[in-house]
This record gives sequence, C-alpha cells and structure tokens, in this order.
Amino acid sequence: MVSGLVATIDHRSGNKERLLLWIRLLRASRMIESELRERLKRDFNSTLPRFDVMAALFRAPEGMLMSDLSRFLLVSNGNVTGIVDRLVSDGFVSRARRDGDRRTSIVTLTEQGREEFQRMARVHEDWIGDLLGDVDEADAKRLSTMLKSFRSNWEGET
Amino acid sequence: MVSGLVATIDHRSGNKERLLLWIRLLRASRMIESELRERLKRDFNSTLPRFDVMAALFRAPEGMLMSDLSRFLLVSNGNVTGIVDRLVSDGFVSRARRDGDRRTSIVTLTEQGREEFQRMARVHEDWIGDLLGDVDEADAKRLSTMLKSFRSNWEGET
DNA sequence: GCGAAATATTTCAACCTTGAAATTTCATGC
DNA sequence: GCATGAAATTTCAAGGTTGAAATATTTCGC
Repeated sequence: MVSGLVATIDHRSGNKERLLLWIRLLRASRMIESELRERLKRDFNSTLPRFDVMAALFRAPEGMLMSDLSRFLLVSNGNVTGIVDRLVSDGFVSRARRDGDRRTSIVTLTEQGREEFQRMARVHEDWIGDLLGDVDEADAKRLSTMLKSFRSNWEGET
Repeated sequence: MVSGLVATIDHRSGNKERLLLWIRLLRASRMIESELRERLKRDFNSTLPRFDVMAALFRAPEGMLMSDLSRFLLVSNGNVTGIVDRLVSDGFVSRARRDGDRRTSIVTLTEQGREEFQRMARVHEDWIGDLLGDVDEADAKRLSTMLKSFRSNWEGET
C-alpha cells in the first residue's frame, strides 16, 4: 500500500493532473503486482523478489556481486542478503568467494536455478501479455517512452 | 522489489512492448515511492501506508469499517489491522464500537489526526508535482486515461 | 429457538523492506 | 609496516504485506 492511492487535498492548481496520474500509476502497478505475486506463489511456490533476483542473475552468467544486485534491483543491501540466503538454501543460487577480495562474494544461478527460472520466465511473459493485453502496441510504446523520460530527470539511470 | 524489473526471455513476439512497458512502469513507481517514503519519514516521521489510511479516513468524516479500508486501499484485512493499531496508539485514529453490529468497528480520524494529515497532504501534493514535474499536463492526462482504461478490463474499479 | 452458513475482524507465521550499526577486508598515506 | 578511512557485506529492529486459521457476531432456514 502506497502513498497516493487516495486523492487528497488540491490546494494548488497545476498539479492536479499529475496527482491523478500518480494515483492511477500506483493502482495499476499494485494490481499487476498483486496478480503476479499470486500466480508465482500458486504455480511455482515463489515470490516476486525471488523472481527478480533470478532474472538478474540469469542475464549475468558470470555472476554478480551483492552490491550489483542491490543497485540493479533498486533495493537495499540487507534486503538482497535475505533473499539470496533463501535462494541458496533452496539450491537455486550459489555464493562463491572471490580470491583477490575477500569482502565480496560472487552470486550465480545454479543449473537448477537456471532451469527453474526459465520455466518461470516463459509463463511470466505470457502473464504480462495477458494483464497488459488491452494496451495496444502503439500505446505501449508511447507510454513506455514517457515513463522512461520523466524518470531519468531526477535519477540518472535506465 | 517486484517481478519485471528485469527484461527476461522473449519467446513470443507481440508482448515485447508490453513487457518493456511493465518494467518501466514498475521502475518509475518504485522510484517515486522510494522518494516519498524517505520524505515522509524525514519530515513527519511517518510512512506511506499510514498516509494512505489517513487520506482514506480524511475523505470519510463519518468513518470507515476495517473492511472498507481494506477494499479501498487494495490491501489485506490483517494488514489494515496493524496499521490502524499503530495510528491509534499515536492518537491519530480512533476505533468505535457500533451498536447494532458488534463485529464491526468504525474507524475515524481524531482531531489531531485530521490536523496532521492536512499538514502532510499539503506537502505531499507539492512533492508529486515535483517528482512528476517533467510530465506536462497534456501528457499526464493522456497517460492517466490509458492507465485507467487498461486496468479496468480485468478488475472492475476506478 | 437453534444450528449452520455468512460476515467482520484479529492473529499468526513467513517473507519483504528499509536504514542504521556492526563486521570484515582492502587501500592509501606516511 | 601501520593507522586510518573506504568498501562490501551482514545483522538487526521496526514496520509492511499476504494468506490462512481462529474468533466473534449476525443472519437465516427451519
């Protein structure tokens, strides 16, 4: 639950549309997240954060540092620690000490992790297609572009 | 952290744009949320969920049932219980038994709660204006409309 | 009236999340 | 070499979140 699900007080003029946009943006992503969470649990006994970590690692066969994961996924360090811990104990992920710098550890998907992720990823894409099915491709592209641009102005990333 | 922050496998053609849209939607709302969370903590020692509950109650001077709050804010019952508990112990919210149905309790903002919320709401709107400042009003309106429509097709609500 | 189903809420375990403090290791200046 | 600060990670407390089970109350059929 997140700030802005509710329209509030409207004491300045120009921000009305932006406030409404924020509310809708939020409600939309909350509903999609909620649906994805439910399906991941039902079909794979997993969660969204686990899926995200596995997706990041899938794209990086050489592995990632904990801090890479944290930065890439936009979450805190401590958060990543817990999620990776659980993935390790399930056998989907492994931590390896690096020689050269003993502070860091390289995190990679295990073979089992790669297989499981691919099973999930196939279905996941269909789910998104399903849930966003009413947005036609042109709209998706425009919306996408807007979101990309407005974001990058106060945070320098893609 | 949420499913889709990472582009995954692209085995079907049509969903490519939608998947990208979803990723950007998510990253955008995550960044805004994160910024709002930080500011609410810093300036009001509060949180987003607390703000949302107070906003909902502000619009309903006659009060709301726990289940109304839950439905309106799109979160679970048990979740609302905890947040309201903490707001009550801070003196911002009160629970009142209803005669007629002893299962339910009416939740309202206290006077102190109303004042505190209004303080927050004023600044909150400016923050949104700030964070979404790069979206001009016309774009905001279009984006808003898209978000509204694509959502309502698999969930019946505004 | 009474028992069964329905409704409103709370409780609970498990997980997610943050931000700050603690830990371990490395790099740098001297 | 060695102290000092920087960097990577973990730990921890507090709060948020869900879904399922437990409680309490009402409603309804009979």
